[in-house]
Amino acid sequence: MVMTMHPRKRIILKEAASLFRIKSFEATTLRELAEHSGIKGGSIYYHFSSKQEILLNMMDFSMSELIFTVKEAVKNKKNSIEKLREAIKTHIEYHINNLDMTVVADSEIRSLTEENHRFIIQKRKKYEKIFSEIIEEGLREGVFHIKETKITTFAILQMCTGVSYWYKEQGSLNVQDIVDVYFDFIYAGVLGLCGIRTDIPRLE
Amino acid sequence: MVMTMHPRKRIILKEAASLFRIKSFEATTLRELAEHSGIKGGSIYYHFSSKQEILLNMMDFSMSELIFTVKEAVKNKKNSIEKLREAIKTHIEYHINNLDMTVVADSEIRSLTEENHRFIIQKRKKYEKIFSEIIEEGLREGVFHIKETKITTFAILQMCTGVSYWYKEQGSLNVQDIVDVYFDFIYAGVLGLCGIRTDIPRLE
Amino acid sequence: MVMTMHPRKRIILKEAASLFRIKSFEATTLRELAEHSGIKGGSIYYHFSSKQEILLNMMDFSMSELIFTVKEAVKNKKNSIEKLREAIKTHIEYHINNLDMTVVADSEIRSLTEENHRFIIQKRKKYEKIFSEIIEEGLREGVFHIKETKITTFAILQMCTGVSYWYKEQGSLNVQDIVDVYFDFIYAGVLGLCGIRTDIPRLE
Amino acid sequence: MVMTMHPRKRIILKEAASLFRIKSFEATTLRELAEHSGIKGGSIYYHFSSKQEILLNMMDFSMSELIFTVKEAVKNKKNSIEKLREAIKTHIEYHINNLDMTVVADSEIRSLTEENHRFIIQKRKKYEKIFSEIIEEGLREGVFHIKETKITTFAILQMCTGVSYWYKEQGSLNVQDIVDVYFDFIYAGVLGLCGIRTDIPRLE
DNA sequence: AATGAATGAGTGTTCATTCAT
DNA sequence: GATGAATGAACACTCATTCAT
Repeated sequence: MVMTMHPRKRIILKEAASLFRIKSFEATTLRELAEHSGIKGGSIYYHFSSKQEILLNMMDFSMSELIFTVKEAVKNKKNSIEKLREAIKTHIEYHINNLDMTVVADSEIRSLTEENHRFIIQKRKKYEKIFSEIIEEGLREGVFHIKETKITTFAILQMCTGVSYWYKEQGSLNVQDIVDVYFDFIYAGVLGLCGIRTDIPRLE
Repeated sequence: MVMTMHPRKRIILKEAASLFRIKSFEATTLRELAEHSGIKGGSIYYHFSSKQEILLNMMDFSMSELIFTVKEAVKNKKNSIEKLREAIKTHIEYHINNLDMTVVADSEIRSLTEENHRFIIQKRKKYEKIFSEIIEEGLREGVFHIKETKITTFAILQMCTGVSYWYKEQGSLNVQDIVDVYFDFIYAGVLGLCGIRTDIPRLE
Repeated sequence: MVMTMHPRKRIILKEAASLFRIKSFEATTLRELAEHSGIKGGSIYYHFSSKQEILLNMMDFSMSELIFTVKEAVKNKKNSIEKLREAIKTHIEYHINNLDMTVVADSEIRSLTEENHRFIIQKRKKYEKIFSEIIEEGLREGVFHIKETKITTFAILQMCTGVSYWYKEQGSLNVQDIVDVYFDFIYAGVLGLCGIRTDIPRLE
Repeated sequence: MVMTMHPRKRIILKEAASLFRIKSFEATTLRELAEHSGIKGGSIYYHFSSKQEILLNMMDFSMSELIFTVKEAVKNKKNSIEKLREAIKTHIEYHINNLDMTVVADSEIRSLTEENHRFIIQKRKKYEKIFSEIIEEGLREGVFHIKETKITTFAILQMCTGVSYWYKEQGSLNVQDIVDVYFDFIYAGVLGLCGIRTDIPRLE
């Protein structure tokens, strides 16, 4: 995942992620972004053809990197449990290490033009597939017990992505702690109640 | 939760929820909202003093109703498991029955003015407390086994609220099915691996 | 100068004068005026056909009354000095007793439509004529000594009308005191230096 | 009183003075002002942050320049009569040479925001002080005879400022003539009747 | 006489974008 | 690579005015 990029372009992208996260894409003005990037409004257009392109660039980059990183992490694991653990760990770590970009990627999909929207949704589905395939593998192996793969994938990703919205660096938990809490929670969930023990009180 | 309101005001609020969800608060214009509401741009201001007030009104209403509804549902349940189930059920049902408002309430907090932001965050915390108290009750009863109440509450709410983002009416699952999937998943999570059985393969 | 008028109409006119004076005609809204008059915005139109008509009505009334009152006061005075004194006295008294209307009449001529503008300017000229005729009489009598009747009339009226801009009811001077100060000042002015004494030091 | 200013900014200020004088501040639209300035509506905001700022800028500039110019003119005069003459002369000349700005400065104080209002009123008081101090000097010297310094100052300034409202370039009098008429009038006024001669017929 | 609800034309202002320099 | 100055289309919002009730 090598990135060669004009340093100013990189700065703009970084500042854009920060501003878009805090104020939203719509509410961020190009002059504001320029000022944060150390240049004047019009100069942005030397590096990007439009505000939309900045958003697309950012989303594309972060999703590609996320897909690549998670795939790398999962590649050599031998069973579904280990794969799931690595995927969750990498997902959360990436989100915490890239709070700005990941929050924007999660919350500004609406702001993409139709064409860009299709393109990014495609990537997102590709990413979700990594997780749903792990779950399906666990089901085949007989170790996971859940009824709805797709919904469960959504649920897992939503709760893990959600970390970006409450995480504060000065909090008492470090990243590893957070990963543990989430994995334990999810692991129990995918193992499933029925598959675990029969004496658990069911309702009604 | 009775609401007496000028019918046109109600229409505006409903259309605003729909538009804000699809296009975002920022990207929705008042003329657009007016057109959807069957009046001309300026007439909105007979019913609301500003665009911001529409957003606030909507968020305030939906959060108040949600708090009220979940509290009512949980009130007479006798143990933490039943309470959690009812809370999850009611949360998901309310979100599915009010997709527009709940997505807006979840995604447009940034668009509130400082004062309104404080006000709504307050309400949100009040709502989260309902869930964290149930979890704490379960911990005291010795039936739940989790380490981080606060984070777990966030995780649960984020995944359940997430339903609003993927739910489609024409999907194969009805609301009850969805509630079951989510409850089973969460129930396993809060019971905790350690409390369930010891032969589950732990990693590392 | 009898005025029969619907009481509400009179109230509107009075409140309009007050608001127009404080905020200007342009900056005063009809809703505001209506509220001050104890009715709702649209109801103004039962009494007046437009905002402009309110302004015209007010100006017309105050100028007519002023012309009438000053003419009455001057009528039976036998010489130009007494006439001038009465005119100044009545002008200042009327302005102090009708601060709102007179300030508006003085400052909002620009806000009249072309036709109304012509109409009011006509009245104003008629009023100025009262003063310039007194001065001309004094010149003929040989008691006044000034070179420019027209300019002097303007100067006198501007300084006397100016009272409306600084007068405060709780001030230390009563109306009679103010009239004395102004009359003394103007009287000396119209008597003229040359006609008074020759030993006054002239410059250059 | 050197002013370095972007030429377009200077143009806007000049056109604004002209339009504000003719139509009032409130009734002048930014698009109108822009058109008169040779640019499009939005471009005004490159030079000024708001319409209000244009008004403030104009008033501040004209009052500062007036204060400076009158103070300069009066500085080296040796007695109160000469000082008063110079002050009146400079005031009238400045007003005639800057009709637009001075009329606006006189008539649009109401249109200033609270803070700006305070600021300009401060300056105005500073200007009035120049005149009242001259009068007080004349009183101490025993050459002026008036009872109310403050009111007399108001009266003098109001009549002199009033020139802006009736002055027309094509009139028969040149600036020097006008100054003479006003000075003679005011000079007689401040010398006072009592101090001049005793055989002047007093009333009542 | 008065009002609730609406209109439509306009207001100041914003902002992504352009482009000559 | 960057900027100063401008544009034009849009925006939230205002307000005199209308009119059925």
